[in-house]
Amino acid sequence: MTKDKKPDWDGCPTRYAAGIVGDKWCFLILRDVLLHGKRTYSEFLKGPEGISTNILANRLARLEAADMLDRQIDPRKASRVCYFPTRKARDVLPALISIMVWSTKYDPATEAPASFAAGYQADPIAAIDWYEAEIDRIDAEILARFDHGQ
Amino acid sequence: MTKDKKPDWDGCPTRYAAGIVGDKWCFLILRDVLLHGKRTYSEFLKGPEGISTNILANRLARLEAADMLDRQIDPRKASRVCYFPTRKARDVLPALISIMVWSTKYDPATEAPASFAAGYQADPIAAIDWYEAEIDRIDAEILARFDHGQ
DNA sequence: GAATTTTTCTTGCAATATGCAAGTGATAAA
DNA sequence: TTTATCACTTGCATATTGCAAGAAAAATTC
Repeated sequence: MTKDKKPDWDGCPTRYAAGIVGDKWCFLILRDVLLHGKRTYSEFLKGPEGISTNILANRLARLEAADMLDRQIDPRKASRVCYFPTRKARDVLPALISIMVWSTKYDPATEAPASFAAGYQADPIAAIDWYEAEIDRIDAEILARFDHGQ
Repeated sequence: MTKDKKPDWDGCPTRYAAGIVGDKWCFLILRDVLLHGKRTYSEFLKGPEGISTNILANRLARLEAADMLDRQIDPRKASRVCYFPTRKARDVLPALISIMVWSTKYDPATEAPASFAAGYQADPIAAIDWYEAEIDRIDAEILARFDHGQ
């Protein structure tokens, strides 16, 4: 970016993001899928925020349509559906972690340990990589079960 | 952050952030105040998204209550009200810019020039500082008018 | 192999939130 | 003194949400 002139394009990237993550429930589902290893309808439903079933179904469909979640049926157990985060969803990790660091600074009731923000600030890239690796691990484990049963 | 153990706290920072910025309109008002130099009710109202007046009033009050906006009446012209971004609001800049960079990558219709993401990635701190300086400049200008008339 | 359970949703309905248009009150300008 | 501006409020039709119940398709248990 140039250092002495204000960019004159009209804020559309914010609007695009608002359309996808600018919704409380989508935001929390993304947290669950990116940070808490959740992949199934019933796991999302069990979250502490108590999303209702119709809203959950609606938001999962919306996130799938936005290419944030990849819906796959377990070939070994057709009643089980898994929602995997896409590359596009994974790529919100930096922004997600960044806003979480902000929350730990301003929420007096934060449950996040100080080490969370400190670790991120010390080495942001390593922190993101760590979460990505977790996602890889979880998805690989599920896909392995898909392939050679149980 | 430790590199080999998953943090076990329960995602509250995401929920805190969702409560404040996890709303389309709050998100866009924050964009306007942090990135577009808007400070007054009528400026927010004129935005291209067409927020309705009751919703705008509601969200401004919500953001003020969340300590994101500082509402001040122009002492020289009592019919004019200014909403200034607080330090807390300014501190969402890194996350806001980060999600905007994400949008430029995934929105095929993005209006942001490639230089935006490139500039941020080359030197994130300088980019944030540039926006902070703009905010300082705008607010100083308004406050100066507050003091010596006109 | 019949009955129960699990899992992923769908439907109906009351409550809440939103969008739109019009109105209000307090300045400020003409 | 009249008109205009600015920051909201109010009323009402429509849309979205939350809650509870249901339903279809497996999968498991007996």
